[in-house]
Amino acid sequence: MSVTIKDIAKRAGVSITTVSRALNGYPDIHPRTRERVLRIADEMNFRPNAVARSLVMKKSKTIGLIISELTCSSSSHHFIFDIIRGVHDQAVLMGYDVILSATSPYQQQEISYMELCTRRQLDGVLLMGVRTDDRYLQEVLDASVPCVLIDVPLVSKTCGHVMVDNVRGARMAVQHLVDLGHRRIGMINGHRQAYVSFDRLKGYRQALEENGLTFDPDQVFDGDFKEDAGIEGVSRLLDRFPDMTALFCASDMIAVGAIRALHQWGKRVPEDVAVVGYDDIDLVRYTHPPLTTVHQPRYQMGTKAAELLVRLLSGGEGEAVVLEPQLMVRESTIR
Amino acid sequence: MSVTIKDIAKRAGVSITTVSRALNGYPDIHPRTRERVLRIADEMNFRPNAVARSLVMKKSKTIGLIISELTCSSSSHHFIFDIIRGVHDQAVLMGYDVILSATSPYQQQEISYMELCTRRQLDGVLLMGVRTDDRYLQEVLDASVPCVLIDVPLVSKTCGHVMVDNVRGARMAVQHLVDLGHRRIGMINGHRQAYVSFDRLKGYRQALEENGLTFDPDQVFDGDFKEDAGIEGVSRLLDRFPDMTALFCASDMIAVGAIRALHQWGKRVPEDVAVVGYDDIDLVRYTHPPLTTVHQPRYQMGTKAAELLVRLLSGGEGEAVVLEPQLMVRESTIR
DNA sequence: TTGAAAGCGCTAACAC
DNA sequence: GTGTTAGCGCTTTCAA
Repeated sequence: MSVTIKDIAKRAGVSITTVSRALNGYPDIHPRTRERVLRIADEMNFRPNAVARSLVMKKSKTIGLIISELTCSSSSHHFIFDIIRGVHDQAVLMGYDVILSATSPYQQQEISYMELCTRRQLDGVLLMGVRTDDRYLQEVLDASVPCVLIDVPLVSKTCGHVMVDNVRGARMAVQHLVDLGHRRIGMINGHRQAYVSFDRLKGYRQALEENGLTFDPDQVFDGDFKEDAGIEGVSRLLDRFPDMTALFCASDMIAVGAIRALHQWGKRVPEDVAVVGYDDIDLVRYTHPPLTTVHQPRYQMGTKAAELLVRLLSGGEGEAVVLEPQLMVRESTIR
Repeated sequence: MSVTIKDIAKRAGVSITTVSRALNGYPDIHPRTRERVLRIADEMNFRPNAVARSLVMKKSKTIGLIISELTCSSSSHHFIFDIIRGVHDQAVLMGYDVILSATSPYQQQEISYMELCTRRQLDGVLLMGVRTDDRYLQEVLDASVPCVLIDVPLVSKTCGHVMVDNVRGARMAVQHLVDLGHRRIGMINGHRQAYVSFDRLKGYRQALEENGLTFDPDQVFDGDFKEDAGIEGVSRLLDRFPDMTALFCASDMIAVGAIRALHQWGKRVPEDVAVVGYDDIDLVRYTHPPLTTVHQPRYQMGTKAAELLVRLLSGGEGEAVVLEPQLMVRESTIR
């Protein structure tokens, strides 16, 4: 058995209330008493029982990090892991523990997020990887559990979000291509159920128009965020526009696939076709050629999300935190 | 307020004891009563409060996944994330939740694992990334909290481990090189504080000796698991052994660095020097050339670890779970 | 088959 | 300043 405040009370010759007060730093207690209690607690190697405290406080000092099924697929590993680290580090810094949850393709059972929340008394949740058509999204919003979304631009009384400025990121990427003299720039986008796809398309279009180029929907191929989309996209776009000299991809994995396909078509990168990716996952520094891409501050997304959630927990209102992307120029656009 | 068994009891006109019995499927209750209680609970959308249950049961149905600082560095992302997924999925399947913990370089505070355990009433912990000289390792073993280590071969009453057969993996790698006709095979190892380094070196040596080649310590460079070690290792080894035609690296990141360095030395891979890595992280399929490496079943390591831990929790004894590595032959050894 | 009562470790009125 | 008391939501003897 581990030591409880009762044990301390007995040893110190005071009531458990006094012990509680000393431990929690309340002011209405004699300094000498507090000191003694604290010393004894330390001597007895006392560890407060968070479970008991949660029960009475109705707060668990725990947040749920819910990773939606989709995000678990190949390409996003890198991405997610950094965010997880950010969330964890910041949460711990602020006195919260993190419970991991995921809607896995392996478990058939459809556990609702809310179920987890009430069962574990989670103070709030962090959602990442949800698609616009995710049925749980509404559920989370309805139940007024404080919640922070990553890459889903929703704001309400109890819900905020963190995202990187995707319009801006896409514009930077495309502007870079335009600056290099490209006029016929294709795009391979992620699936339509991701909010980020929408914004990246918007940024692509804006950049074109800002530079007096016409936006042509046919120059955009809608796929998903995986490698195969890059392969298919290249073949479709090159079929329609043999004169395409540059390609903007909504993810690095798309770009990797695209480069592979371009090589198969006998095109050199960047000499014949320049390619820009999105995300700046680790592996793009090792591809051939190394990929020019839009960096997202992943770790920071995590810390900011945790921060925002805790702010929400202390009564703050939902807000949007938008971080800045950064263009990383490598050899897939310029030698 | 959410609904409690008290609410159900009132509505059903029975005592809370009866409700508890019905909910937990005890036999000593009238079928009709049970049915009614269950129906009412369902109607009221009852969710048992895990916190309250934990308090009285002194079991939290929660396990801690503790990731040691070291592992957070670059190269291991890929690695860890899959393990986390495996642990999570299997844990949930068995009715446990997972709390994330990490000794981060960012937080100065030295929280002990045990502190987390007692505070959160964790039923058991899973440790990954600990080095042989980790001071907490002993702490965990002393406190008899059921514990499963990943890649640290310790077994005790309350502690087991999961690892991939590193001796075998290294032997496969080196045997592959020998089979290709290589006689002068160098090795770049990870740091000495990782158990796996020890075993991989052992496997390297065994393979050499099994093939009548002499083991020469000078042919082994001790670095760490990162890219730079590969760069430095190549220059050291090539200095000493200009006739080296093959290189076995204890991690993929080492191999990536090694290939980079080899190119700088004007060596072609694999024509002049063949390179084998270890881990099979995602990016090695995109390096130039794609890397031959030893695959570790990461997701499975996670599921097996969670399984073992739960077995330990139900009174099982510590045991060693050893998984099989697999050689992935790509173009860095054979064209 | 069911219920009353105690208690898990802690906090928080409220009295003294 | 300090102690008494009640109670968080649940499980579990023990009696009935």
